[in-house]
Amino acid sequence: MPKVKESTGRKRGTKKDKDAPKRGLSAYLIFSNEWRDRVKAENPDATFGDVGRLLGAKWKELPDTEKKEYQKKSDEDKERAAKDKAAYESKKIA
DNA sequence: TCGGTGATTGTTGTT
DNA sequence: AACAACAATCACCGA
Repeated sequence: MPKVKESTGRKRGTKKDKDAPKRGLSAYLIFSNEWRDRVKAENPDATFGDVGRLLGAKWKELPDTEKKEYQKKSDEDKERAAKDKAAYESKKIA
C-alpha cells in the first residue's frame, strides 16, 4: 500500500547531498511552462491559487497525445538530469 | 530481486 | 526568501 501523499506540501530544503544532483523536470513542469502564459492569458486576474488549480485541471483535460509530447520532453530532461548526476558522482566519486 | 521513499522540478502571487 | 496547490517523476538505496 503505497503511502500516497494527499498534501502537496513537500519540504523544500530537504537534501543531504552537498552537491544535490537534482533530478529532471516532469511533464507537468514543462506543460506549465507553455500553459502558464495561456492560462494567465484567459485568467489575467487569476493568481497562482486560481491559475495553479485551473492549470492542473487543464493538464488532465489535455489529450493523451498532447500530454505525450510533454512526457517526451520530460524524457529528454531526464536524460539531462542523468548527466547532471553523472558529473556529480564523477567529481564526487569518492 | 523488489519495493516505496524521498527528493526534485517549475509557475505564479503574496507576505 | 520562502511558501503554497497543481502534477509527474523516477532515480536512488537498502534490506
